[in-house]
Amino acid sequence: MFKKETEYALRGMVYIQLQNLKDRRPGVAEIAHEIEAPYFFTAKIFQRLAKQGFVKSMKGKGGGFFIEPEKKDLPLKELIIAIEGEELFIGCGFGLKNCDENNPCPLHHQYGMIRDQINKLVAGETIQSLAQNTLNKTLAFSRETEK
Amino acid sequence: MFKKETEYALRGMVYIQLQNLKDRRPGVAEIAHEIEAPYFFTAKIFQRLAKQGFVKSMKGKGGGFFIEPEKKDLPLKELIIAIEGEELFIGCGFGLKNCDENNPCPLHHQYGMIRDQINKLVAGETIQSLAQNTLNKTLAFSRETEK
DNA sequence: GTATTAAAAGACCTTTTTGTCTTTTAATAA
DNA sequence: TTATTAAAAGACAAAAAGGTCTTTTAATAC
Ligand code: FES
Ligand code: FES
Repeated sequence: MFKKETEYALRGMVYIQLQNLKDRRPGVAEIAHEIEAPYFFTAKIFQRLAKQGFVKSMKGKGGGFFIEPEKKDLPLKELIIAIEGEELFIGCGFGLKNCDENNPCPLHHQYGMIRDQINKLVAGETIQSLAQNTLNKTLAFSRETEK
Repeated sequence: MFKKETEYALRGMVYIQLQNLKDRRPGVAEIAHEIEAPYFFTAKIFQRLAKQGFVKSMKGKGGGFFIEPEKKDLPLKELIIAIEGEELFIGCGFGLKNCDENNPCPLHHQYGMIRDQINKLVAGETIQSLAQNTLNKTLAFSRETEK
């Protein structure tokens, strides 16, 4: 469904938020380890997210990443679009150049409903809501088992 | 949602089926043109699909591709899995190595419902059903407009 | 037979995605 | 100030996806 980069970003952001709730600021090494992502790739991804304002970072001893608490909740959709664009949310399931209600492809009706649900999911859930759910129900961030 | 290769394959297969219904056997040039896909790439894709038995082909004058009429309807899911694997149909939306009902990720509940719907769509619709729908309602195969 | 047509095979290339590594910058600790 | 820590910047590289082209094989037309 999502690109690897998006998946790492989602997992990482939720992890950062979770740690922030415990008054901690995880660094790249910790994040990468916890979400089971490659260290340098994780570093690059969060560099970009920091530049785009999705997270704040601090250099030096005690440094790391954090999400500004005064910011409003970040919908997954915003993050995903920033990383991989909005094709998934507006594109045609049959691969036509665009989805057109008035000139629908053979999949338009059925695919449209699924796309709507995807939109609803990523617009409704936020990094913060996922972190909160994780706290409440102790959900999984990584798997020990092989793929 | 799908890879380009999958999209071309879906569009091409439905186009072939549509032409077969008119007792025609389109060749690569015609298929590629009609579905707006690159000629050589289309050729390679249908070569593979022919080798895998999803279509039959004939060489030489009057040659081209056709779907054996005696075969039962081909669910989109079979075709898609043959091209890009089943990750989309069983994978974890959060990017964990696998989806595990008993150790769910923060997206499991919500994403699971969407994934189920995707499964239902591609298992229910077939190349033949899409072709028939296209005939009945004159649906779109290509777009004149730019992306 | 030969010419022509069209798919099969496979080499090759480009772009995007994914991942790695080194050097630089900025913060804190001593 | 100097040492240490950790992110920023950016070059580099491997793998996958997407795409192109030439040569070969097999069918039909003559
Ligand atoms: S036209 Fe294809 S999904 Fe709308
Ligand atoms: S565990 Fe993530 S979708 Fe099921």
